[in-house]
Amino acid sequence: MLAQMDIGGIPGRTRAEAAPIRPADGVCPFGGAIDLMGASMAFARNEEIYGEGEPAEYLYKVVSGTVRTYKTLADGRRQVGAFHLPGEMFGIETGGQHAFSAEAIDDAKVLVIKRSAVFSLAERDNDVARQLWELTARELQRVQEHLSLLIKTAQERVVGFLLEMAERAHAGNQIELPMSRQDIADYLGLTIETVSRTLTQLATMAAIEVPTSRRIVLRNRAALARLNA
Amino acid sequence: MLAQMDIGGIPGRTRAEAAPIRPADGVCPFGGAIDLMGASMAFARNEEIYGEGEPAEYLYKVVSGTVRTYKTLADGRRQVGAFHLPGEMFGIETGGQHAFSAEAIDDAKVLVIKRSAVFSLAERDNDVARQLWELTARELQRVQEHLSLLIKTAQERVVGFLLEMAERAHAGNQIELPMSRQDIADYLGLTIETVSRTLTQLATMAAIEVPTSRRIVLRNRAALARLNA
DNA sequence: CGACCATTTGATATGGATCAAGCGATGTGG
DNA sequence: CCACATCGCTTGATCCATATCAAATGGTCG
Repeated sequence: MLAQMDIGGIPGRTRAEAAPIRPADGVCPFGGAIDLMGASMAFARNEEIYGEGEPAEYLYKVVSGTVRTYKTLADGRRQVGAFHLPGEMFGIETGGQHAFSAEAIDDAKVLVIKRSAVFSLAERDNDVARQLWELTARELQRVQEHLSLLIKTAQERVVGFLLEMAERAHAGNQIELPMSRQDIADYLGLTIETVSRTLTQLATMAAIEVPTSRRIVLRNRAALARLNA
Repeated sequence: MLAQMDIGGIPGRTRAEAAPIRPADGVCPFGGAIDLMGASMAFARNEEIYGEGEPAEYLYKVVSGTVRTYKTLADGRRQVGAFHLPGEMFGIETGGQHAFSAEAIDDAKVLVIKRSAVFSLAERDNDVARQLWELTARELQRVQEHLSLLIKTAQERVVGFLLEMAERAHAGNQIELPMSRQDIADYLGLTIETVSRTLTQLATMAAIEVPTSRRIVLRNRAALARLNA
């Protein structure tokens, strides 16, 4: 995490820099109750939100921009655990420590919510408790789907990634990728070269179109679904 | 699941076959409250406990034996999601449907607990709700560790698997594997041949010993930890 | 003993990694 | 405004870890 911490209950920022408490923009999985407990913070491109091994004191919700969580292995290999889009929560670690680091992929606004506040609220409010559980269960499902990707071929992984992004961004067939090829590669357990080659291959078979490197158009969903195994 | 269902609230068995309700043998993550709501059932080697896509009406807890959960892809590839040892719960699916199938690896006794009963109890009892959440969070952590395994080399995966099993069976350095090489391969995203070769290789370098194919002795933990990256 | 199944071992093939170069977009200093 | 460095991405050549195909071994049960 950043050097300056916990001024006014908001991590990593001085009070002057942090926006005041306000309702979130995105859909709220807690019906608003929990969002109201948080403060909005802005992070610049590639800025760290929290680090692996730090105490997990907050829950986070993406307001705008995109966040990646990742782990770095001893030998430098990096595993991207997830990409979080606006409206999604992250930092749902199980122990008291963050198992992953989190960084803003592009300039991002994040709602930061004190864990202890949520937990003590959950003690009293069944509804909050249930939603906290559902949040964890949804995250579990997401990780299980990610795991399923990793046992497949390179082509299947890339196709699975594209379909996942298209669905989550619910942007129809036009995907605007906020992350680099390296991010995608580390998410899929591949190299950038393989990701790049696979994309050109998909473009060659007219399943997708790549007008710019960060923009992808799904041209043939049926073909992609078939390649998805 | 099996053809005959839901006789006396116990799935997949006639009343005559099912043992009466009784407390569980293993450690109970619910302090006993939930175990008492369940009935014990015996499953034979390779018998299905539930199938992918079936409605998830029950939670399960291994009393004795071992259970594997798995998914089968369209082309026949199989992904083993987890091995569950005595004392561990499984069937914590997120939606209303089971995302995986579950089978007894060897003859196994399983405590079967009605989901609806647990959930309605959780509505009233904060403690049960918290433990349900912790259970899900622990499962999340387990899946994340599994995911970490899958981005590594074959040797690292096998070593990681052995260390995981040694820890979970808390049997010191002597591991008795209930599952076949095929099960291990499908868990690690490798082939049986690669698993087998890797084990002989580890034995050759004196990191482990394989007195019988299902028994493994960890000979040099430091070396194994080093190979684990 | 003999059949069967799981496991190991061997030979070869291949998908993706690695090493290396080229290319286009963006930004910077002269 | 242009030369040029930089960065992210693509493309090409080669290598290697693991898959695949095939056969031998060993343990279990009738």
